[in-house]
Amino acid sequence: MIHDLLLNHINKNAKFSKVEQEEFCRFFQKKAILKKQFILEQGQVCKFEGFVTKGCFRIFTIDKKGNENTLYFAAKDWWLMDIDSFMNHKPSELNIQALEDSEVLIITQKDKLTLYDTIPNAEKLFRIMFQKSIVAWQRRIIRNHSLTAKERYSHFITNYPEIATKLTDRQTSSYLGITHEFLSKIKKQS
Amino acid sequence: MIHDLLLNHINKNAKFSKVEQEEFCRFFQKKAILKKQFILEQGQVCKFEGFVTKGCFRIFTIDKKGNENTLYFAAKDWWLMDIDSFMNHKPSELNIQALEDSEVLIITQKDKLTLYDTIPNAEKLFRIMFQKSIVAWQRRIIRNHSLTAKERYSHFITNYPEIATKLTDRQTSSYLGITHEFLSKIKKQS
DNA sequence: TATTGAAGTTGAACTTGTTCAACTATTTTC
DNA sequence: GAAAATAGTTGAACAAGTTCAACTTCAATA
Repeated sequence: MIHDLLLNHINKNAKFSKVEQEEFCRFFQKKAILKKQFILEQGQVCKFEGFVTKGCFRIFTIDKKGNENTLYFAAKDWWLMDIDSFMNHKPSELNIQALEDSEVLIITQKDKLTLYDTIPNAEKLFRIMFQKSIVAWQRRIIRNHSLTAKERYSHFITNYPEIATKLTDRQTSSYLGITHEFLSKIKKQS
Repeated sequence: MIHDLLLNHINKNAKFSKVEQEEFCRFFQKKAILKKQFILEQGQVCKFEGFVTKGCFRIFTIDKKGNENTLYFAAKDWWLMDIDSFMNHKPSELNIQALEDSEVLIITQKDKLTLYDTIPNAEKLFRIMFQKSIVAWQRRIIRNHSLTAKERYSHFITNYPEIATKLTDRQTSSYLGITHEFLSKIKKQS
């Protein structure tokens, strides 16, 4: 079943009845994205939410100075979207690009609202998922402030080994908030 | 009415009936916190959520090197809690301290769960609030990576002027992720 | 297979931010 | 109102991280 991963993910965070599970899944359509393709580009309005079932994505912005800044990587079991753009129908500041041939379960903006109406439990599911997400963002801020670049690099490769191995050093450095030259020097040290 | 601010806040994010509004508010008790008092200390389990109605708080951790790291400041209309500790009943990594004599509307952990059961709309309310929160955290990460300390300082004082004026430079610098000596030098420059 | 282009490496000079220490306000507290 | 603690300032030496440029390695493609 193409929805197995999604179901598994839901059941970790909420208690859906069989009927609810089926209804929930019916909203999501499989979509294949080839390596290097963008599923969202800066300036576009984000009209979907996606759940990654295969492959890996990079979510990043390009700032005024032209530097790429990676917000996060989304491998299997992660969600993809620009919440702000999706929520407020405004142009996205984020790019979402496949790092390898990937598959995503997509729900449209319109269906997402319907989903909340037809499956009240979905509110709880996403409320809980968002809570967890906030905790992760807070921790990242603290790490950025209290750890050196080298310590952040170690943390990243030990905590996300599957993702880290898929990345070029340039991608990793744009996530850590350092230049790729400096990452190269860090790696040489250790 | 002591719940006016809270009601106002709810109505910005959700559509509650009059009955729901009253039920919602009944869960929240007013609590006064004097300047410098802690409403949560690192190591304790966070057994409440609070909505600030007066004053200002600082939410921070102390890292292994002994440095204070401010996650955020919560003035009137902001929420206070350690989500992770509250959600998973584990010791908090955060301290929450009043910067001046303050007042908070408190809901206990137990009541929060009851609230979600008795007012299904509350799930939607908090789901939406958490979404907004995630956007704010993501933006902060990007600012930390793409702006210099001076630019972050300017951004902070122009976007949160009411809060910024209540702070000592040490508190501001621990939010910006720099030393207070360097903040002093930044301020002299401009 | 040759060619192009992108990714990684290295060094030197530079900038940003830290550390420590000494000093000067400014608050708290008794 | 004096004493003590806390907050802010400044400078000099230092460390962390950047920039730029030149070079190497690897992968993609004609």
